[in-house]
Amino acid sequence: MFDIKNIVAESLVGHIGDLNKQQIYEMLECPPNYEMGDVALPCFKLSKVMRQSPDNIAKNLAEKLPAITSVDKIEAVSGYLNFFLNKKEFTEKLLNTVLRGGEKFGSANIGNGKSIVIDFSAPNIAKPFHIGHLRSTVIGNSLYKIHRFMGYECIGVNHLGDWGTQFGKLIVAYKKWGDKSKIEKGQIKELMDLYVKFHEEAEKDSELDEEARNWFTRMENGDEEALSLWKWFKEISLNEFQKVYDLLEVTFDSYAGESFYNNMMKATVEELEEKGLLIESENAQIVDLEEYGYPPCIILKKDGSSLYATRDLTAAIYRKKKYNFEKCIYVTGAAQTLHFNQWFKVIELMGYKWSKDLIHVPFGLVSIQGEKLSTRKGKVILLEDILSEAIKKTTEIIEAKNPDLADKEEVARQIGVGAVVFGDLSNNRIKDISFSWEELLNFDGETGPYVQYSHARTCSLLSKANREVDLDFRCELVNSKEEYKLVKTIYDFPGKIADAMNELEPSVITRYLVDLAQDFNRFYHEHSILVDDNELKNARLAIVKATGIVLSNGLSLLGIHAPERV
RNA sequence: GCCCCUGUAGCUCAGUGGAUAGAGCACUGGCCUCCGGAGCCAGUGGCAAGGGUUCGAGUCCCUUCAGGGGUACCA
Repeated sequence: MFDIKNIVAESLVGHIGDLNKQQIYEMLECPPNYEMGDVALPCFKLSKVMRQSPDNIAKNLAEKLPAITSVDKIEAVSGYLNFFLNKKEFTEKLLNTVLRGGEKFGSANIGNGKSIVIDFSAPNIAKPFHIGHLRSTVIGNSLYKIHRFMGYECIGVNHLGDWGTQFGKLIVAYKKWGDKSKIEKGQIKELMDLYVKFHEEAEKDSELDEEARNWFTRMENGDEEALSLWKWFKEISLNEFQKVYDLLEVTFDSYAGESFYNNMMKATVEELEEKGLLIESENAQIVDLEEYGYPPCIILKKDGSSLYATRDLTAAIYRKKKYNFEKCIYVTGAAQTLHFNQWFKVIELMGYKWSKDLIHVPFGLVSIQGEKLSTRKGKVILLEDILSEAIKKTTEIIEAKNPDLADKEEVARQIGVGAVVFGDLSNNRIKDISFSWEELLNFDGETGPYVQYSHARTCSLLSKANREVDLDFRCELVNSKEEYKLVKTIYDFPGKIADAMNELEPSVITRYLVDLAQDFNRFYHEHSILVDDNELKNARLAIVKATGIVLSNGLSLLGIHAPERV
């Protein structure tokens, strides 16, 4: 992709003191409004060094600079030096790049095949998949696609919560109140009811918690009865999760969950001991982190069984050996930030230099009417219900507006699911989300369906034109305000992907796609595309095609389909 | 108590230290002899408070206030 700042920076070398190209490049910015120019040099910082007012610096440069290829006009405005590109040349170069790039447009090879582990989704076995789990799943999935697009080898790991005290709780509940045939029929919902009942009863009778811990210890010691129940619960859950992953079309390269590390944890504990990090405190084995301002990281409970941190430490060491990752990214709720800070620090204390490559990507929590979701209290909205409501709503709209559409069911799924995913990825991930059916099922405005609709509109125009876009179009014909704005926005795409990757923030792309769709729709309403003038039509179709490519590529980075007809 | 996050329009949110703080929803009023109205145009309305750093602060620092989260054997 060509870089317009680079063109300008190059031409400025030698004209601003002895600043080199890189230094100049970093000073350049894009004006807030393209009518002010395409690239701008703010002269305020130069003011001190050059002992002139920013205004004078800009004016002098505007007068003295020799003509620059590809630049039509240079203007000094209130301390800024603004560069206006040759629109025809810019448009031509850009559209050619996009049309030739196709579904690869925007991709890069920054990663150069280096591997990145992305740990995401990680639902807990025996708990239903609810709206809260959606966030980790869709954010992680998008980060996976973004990194892959940028040339990384990605390993998506579903670190299933398939080990831990909650199974002890479930076993206790099952043995006390469970019914085998009911569970076989009711599946995960029955398990959830048992889990909720356990917590209700445990509030009255604290001995239940003790019993649960005992059962978990039996699991860790290889007790057959405990393990066979555990396995059964796990199967039921995995079946259920798979339905959701199928709907979302999310896949993983590894399902190595917490239980996978069972027989490796002993080695981790021994290593900690050898390195002199493990100390006993209140009958538990811990790593003291007081001097770093953290509470202790508990490695073994007083009964000798493992914890979350023990398993995460073990998993990280295993993954480094197996994948030799350049980065290992953990997509979990912000509530776990302290936990990650603690065990990242332990990895560092163990002497592993790659501790700096462990990255926690936190996100805000989902609440409903101001109340936190809680599996324990049975206060949940199941993801399956959300997806099926969204699909139902889409089906209704299609039936009303486009009843003859082929593949109605599949398109309804793609749009319904797209609406949910797009909505989840719309805000900065750290922001808490207040769940609202009304908002979720409103497909107007800045939504997935709006972007998908805009994409389908580009496809529809191209198929109506009934011809391939000729690559030899006359760009000087498409230089209106709306057209140039659209072209400029298309140009921004590769940079936005890079931003999304660097910030680990898929919402950068989500918002960009809304902007692009808006620019496209304005262009669409202002200009007729399928006009009689063939050259004009061809030039406009080139813009339409390029827009469609970018919308489609962008949606796919979010894990959303871009159907050609809706 | 201590630590972390958040605070921008009635609501949901954008906003690399730089030019006039932008969208959407909702509400009001327009736009179909026109390529798809899941659309387009217009109106209404805002940086929690107070200090500081800077040529320049919604953005950085400090204080206060408000909401959320975390804080040793859950994950």
